Amino acid sequence: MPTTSQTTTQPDIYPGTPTRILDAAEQIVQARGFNAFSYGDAAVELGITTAALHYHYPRKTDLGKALITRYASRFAARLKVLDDSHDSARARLDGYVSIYAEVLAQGKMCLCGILAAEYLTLSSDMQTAVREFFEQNEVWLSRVLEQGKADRSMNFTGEVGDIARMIISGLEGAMLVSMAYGDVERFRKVAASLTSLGN
Amino acid sequence: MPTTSQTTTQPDIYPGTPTRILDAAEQIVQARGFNAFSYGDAAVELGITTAALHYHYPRKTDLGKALITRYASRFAARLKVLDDSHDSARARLDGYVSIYAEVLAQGKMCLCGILAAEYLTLSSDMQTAVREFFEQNEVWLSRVLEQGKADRSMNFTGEVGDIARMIISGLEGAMLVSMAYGDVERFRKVAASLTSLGN
DNA sequence: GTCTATAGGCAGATAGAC
DNA sequence: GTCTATCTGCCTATAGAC
Repeated sequence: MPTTSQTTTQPDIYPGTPTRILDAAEQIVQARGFNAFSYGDAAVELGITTAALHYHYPRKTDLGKALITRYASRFAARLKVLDDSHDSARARLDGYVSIYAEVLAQGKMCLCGILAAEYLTLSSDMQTAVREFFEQNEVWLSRVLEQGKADRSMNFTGEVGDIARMIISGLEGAMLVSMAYGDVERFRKVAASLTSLGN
Repeated sequence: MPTTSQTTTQPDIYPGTPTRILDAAEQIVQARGFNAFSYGDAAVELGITTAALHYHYPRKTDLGKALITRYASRFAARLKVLDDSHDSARARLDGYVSIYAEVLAQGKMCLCGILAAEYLTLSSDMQTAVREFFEQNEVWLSRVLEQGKADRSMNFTGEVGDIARMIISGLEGAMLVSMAYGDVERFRKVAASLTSLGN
């Protein structure tokens, strides 16, 4: 495919402005929150003006929505990689934890975790997108737990949906608290305690 | 003690302005976050002007610091009640979970949980106060778990400090996610899964 | 697509009257 | 202690030139 136009959705080696805006905004939002993020912050980071930002994302909620959409689809891609690996349920659960740990290692909170804290201040389409992210995670994780239960490699008690919610909550909370300590190791230990419960 | 002056720290049946300011600010901050909270919000709620607010809490961080201090001391008082009850370790753990559930039932996130999400935007004295809250919780919960381990009413594996952090993270995360669903029952189920692991 | 310029609003904060 | 009035700054957003 010869080089022609550039779209927002495809990650590229030479990303276009929309992608670069999302990259800058994502870093700031996941570190400081959506309400503490301004077009001015991202503009300085990118060396362009806020007017240029508004050309690509007219309102702040447009940018916010795009952030969540991209984040969720990247997350889904990571989950698909885990599925395609045909690893054991246990290994996929560990891989799942590693995704969170990677984000934290970049000094960032989970995007939808930090947005959940600001939930009541978000536009309704952003709110919907945040919930969808959690549901996507719940579905995937439930399936993994179901499989671990079936092949007896896991031994959680209770319904898999409840366990999935517990693990997701635990990981989000561990990231949240770890933000106050800037300590990935702290997160890893909590995550290990959480997942070792199914042994 | 005859009625004389009024201080900020003593909760009262006829609370003075500083207390009423903290009450209004607390509700807003725990529901929407510190960055989404403004003096104007609280002023409208209280029917006074922002200038009056600044008289009692000159800078926003003064108000923030006072919020955390009061929250942490009230929390400590609740923990002391649990200790004085001489209930079993298990019952005190359940009581601990109930404190969180009560907060959530008022449509609020844990104050220090929501502040952790905004941690990097807080003044350093607010940051310190947030960390102290988590450490206070960790110390108390570790002691309860230690006792439950000793009298064999609990059966968590691993070090109590790690389990304490896991439970605190799990509860904070469950509150966080529950904010997006406005669902206390969801929180209670996750909390039950978390604490039943020690059975 | 990006710029300059600017509008309009709201934020945190202060001065001074009462 | 609370008010009115005001300052300064930053925010989101838009108009129009290039």
